[in-house]
Amino acid sequence: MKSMASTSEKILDIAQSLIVAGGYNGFSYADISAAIGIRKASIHHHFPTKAELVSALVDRYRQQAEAGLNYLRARVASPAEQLQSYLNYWDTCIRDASQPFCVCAMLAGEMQMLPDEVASRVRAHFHSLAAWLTSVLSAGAEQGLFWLNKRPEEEAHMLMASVHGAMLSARAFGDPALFTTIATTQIAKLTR
Amino acid sequence: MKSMASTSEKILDIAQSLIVAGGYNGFSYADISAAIGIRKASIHHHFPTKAELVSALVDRYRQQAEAGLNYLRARVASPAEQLQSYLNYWDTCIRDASQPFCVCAMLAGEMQMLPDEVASRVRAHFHSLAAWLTSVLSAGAEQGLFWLNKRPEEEAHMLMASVHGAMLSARAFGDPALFTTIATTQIAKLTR
DNA sequence: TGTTATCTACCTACCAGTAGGAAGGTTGGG
DNA sequence: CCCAACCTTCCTACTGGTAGGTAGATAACA
Repeated sequence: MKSMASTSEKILDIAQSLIVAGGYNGFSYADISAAIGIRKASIHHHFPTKAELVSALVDRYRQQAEAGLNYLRARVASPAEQLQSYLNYWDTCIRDASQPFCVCAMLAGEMQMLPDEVASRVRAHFHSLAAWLTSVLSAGAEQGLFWLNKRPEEEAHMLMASVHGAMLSARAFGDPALFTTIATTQIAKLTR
Repeated sequence: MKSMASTSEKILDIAQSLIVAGGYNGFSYADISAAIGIRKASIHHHFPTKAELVSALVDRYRQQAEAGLNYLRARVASPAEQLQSYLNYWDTCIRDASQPFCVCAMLAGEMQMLPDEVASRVRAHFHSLAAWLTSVLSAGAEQGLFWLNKRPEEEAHMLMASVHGAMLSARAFGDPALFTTIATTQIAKLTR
């Protein structure tokens, strides 16, 4: 029994896919309304304002991401495999077009005009992702799995930039394979 | 005597800065109207539709970029310095906030909902930037200035992703220094 | 009986785009 | 040289449609 999602979760699902496609200004309550067969006013019942809707959406996304990443760090043997799993996750998302972009990366591009409550949440996700990557890289370096040229924090920022930039390139060129190439090369450079 | 720009160029200037801030759906003719003190209808006289306006804007941007990059390739001594100049350009733009993002990178994120005429132009810019980086990297490799682990095209794509991702990170974290760090580290890895 | 979820109906503000005209300069013919 | 046709630019005024958001009734459910 899948698809037993509550209405508010269905709203967030649709909104997230719409944001991934077109950003904060790229969707409307009417779009969500049409997509899940509910009136606009009913969406306002669940999320009174657009800023609240997107804030809730980013909160949920961030919580899912943190849970997933912490699961990897706790349950997957080596830092190398943890990193590989993270990159594989996005590679799959991009290849099957299920979620071809990180919703926070999308929103980060629009930072300057986001409501403050949304912008601060997006920033928080970037911080927690950077922290996770830093911890994985430094653990891997201690175990002799990664060779870092710079401090782990800096390498984490480089890696994060590569991943988000690779998403952008895959989209710009219309070629998911571009993400794969960049991701695997990134791993190769760390494990050389 | 600066500021002798024609009205249509003023329109494109404002539109570009608005797109850099908020994307394709993040600005309106009314915004431009307010910014340069002209009526909305007058903007429609110069650019009948929004798609035409943004197409013209991307054409102009692409032409300027290509001219600048080809100038570097022709007039700057070494490929290492050419690459450095390219990165310095963006570093300056981001630090002084004059143009803290590539307009085509911004639009690339919204590819899926851009008018076709705009999307194809954005894609074209990505292709020409990739080609320039490829030629610079392979020239540098031939001269023994760069050490490439992969084919020049792949290294160019990696570099491009890093640059765009670094722009995004600088914006997300609200810290221009992040771009600087990533850019200089990127250079260091190539010249090691 | 509340409470929650949804509905119809509506509001105001804004969107991209159009119609038609006024001002000013440019061009060409007598 | 003058006048008239023309062109470009900008204007006021408007259109149909959509944006986010609200009020209040109804239905389902606890």
